[in-house]
Amino acid sequence: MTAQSLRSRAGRGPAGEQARQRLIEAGLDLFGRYSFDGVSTRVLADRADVNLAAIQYYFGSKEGLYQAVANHIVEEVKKWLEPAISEIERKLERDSPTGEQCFSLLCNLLDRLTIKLLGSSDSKKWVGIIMREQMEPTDAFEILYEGLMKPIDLCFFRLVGGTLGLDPQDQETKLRAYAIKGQLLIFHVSRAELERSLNWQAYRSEELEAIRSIILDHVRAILGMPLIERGHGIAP
Amino acid sequence: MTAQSLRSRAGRGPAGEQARQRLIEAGLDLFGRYSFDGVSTRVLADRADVNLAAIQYYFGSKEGLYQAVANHIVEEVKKWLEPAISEIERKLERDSPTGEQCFSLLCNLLDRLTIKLLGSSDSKKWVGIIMREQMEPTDAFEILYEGLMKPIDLCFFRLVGGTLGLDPQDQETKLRAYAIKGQLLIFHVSRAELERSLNWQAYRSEELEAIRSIILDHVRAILGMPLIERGHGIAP
DNA sequence: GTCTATAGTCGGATAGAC
DNA sequence: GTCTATCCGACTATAGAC
Repeated sequence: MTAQSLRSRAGRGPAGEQARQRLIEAGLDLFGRYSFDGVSTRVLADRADVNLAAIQYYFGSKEGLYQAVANHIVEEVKKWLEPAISEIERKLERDSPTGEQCFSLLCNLLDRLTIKLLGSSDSKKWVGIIMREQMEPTDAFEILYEGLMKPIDLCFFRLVGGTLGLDPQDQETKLRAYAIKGQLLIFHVSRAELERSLNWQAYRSEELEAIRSIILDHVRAILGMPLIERGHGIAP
Repeated sequence: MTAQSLRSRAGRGPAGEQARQRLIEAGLDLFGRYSFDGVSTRVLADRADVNLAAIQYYFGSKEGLYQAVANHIVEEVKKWLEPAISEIERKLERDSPTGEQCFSLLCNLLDRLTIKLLGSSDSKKWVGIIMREQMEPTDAFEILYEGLMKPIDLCFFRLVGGTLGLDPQDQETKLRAYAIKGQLLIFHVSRAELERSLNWQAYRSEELEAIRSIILDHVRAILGMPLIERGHGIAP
């Protein structure tokens, strides 16, 4: 229909940039929820409100869209995390902080991650994709690992190592850092189980605060730091 | 319904029982690796070395097979875990153990779980299915939750509560127990990331021992117990 | 650039021979 | 109980009109 296509084109940006964006958004949501195989191109196009042929046109294939989604995840999360990470790295390199200061930086990072990972509803989408890639890696794993996991891990290693007075590359440092990360991760991946067992409907700010304080207390104990009062010292 | 009556009737002969078993084994392996949508009935039948029509004949549908696999997971893991759990429960009820004794029982349970979860290659299959069910539950979630996760959680709650002198149903108890479980879980689900970052080829007994001693030390610190020496050489 | 129509393939499920 | 042949709907991808 000429009239309709003219009208739908009227509000669009140039070169179908908007259609691209809508497809990536739909892919992030649906792939994250149902996995690559669990979503058909028809459902994707429908959700994105674009034509079925648009996936091939813009991304070459369904797989191409999936990888574009992986890249989008890296960009979006980095946009939000990069400032925090580079600030930590700056402090580590300039001030050669003490164990206590490293610990304080680690607590800040964990706070940030807790809010992002458990408090925002869109985290479910990208964590779902990352988890599935961990279980059965595809080409997208490389994108996610290099762009996201590796930088975060490195930051963890340096902070945990700094707190314990160990080399960031020590096996012990890394294992302790992973164990700490695991305490955060489980509250995301076992959400269904947890909500049943604790009779929670969702993670509201109350529940988030309970989780946050437990994790921080555990990290404190693990790293042998003294007790901290709520709203631990943020040393500038 | 036809499927229901077929399911109850089918597989009476010894040959039929074998076909059933082979299909469940194939389903466990392939669903665990690639998810429900990631495996076709043709691939399943091929792997099980049975006819394509056997899936409908024995299980009514592909979904029926999937749920049979979930039941199989519960049975198999319970067969292995039930003795440990009921022994713990017996001790908890008969001896009303001290905090130290609860902690010791918890360490034993964690040891057992570490070996099963990280040391055996078939754990990847059923943990894969459980993880996917956590992310996007289907009917099989109920089977796995009631049969597996709930009993394990309960045991954890009682031991952690016993160690801390808290009620097993306290929110604090539960959250601390989950955080502890998370430290174990991450070494399973992030295996791909970990092996890269630590340059490990696999979890051999050396690596398992390193993980084990880190986790036990963390749990000890979290629960405020004194240093234990059966691990990675902490000064007495 | 956008859309319709359709090709070509593969999915789960079934009927009926043996 | 087992297996072959087949149905039919859903899938990804493409061709070509506009």
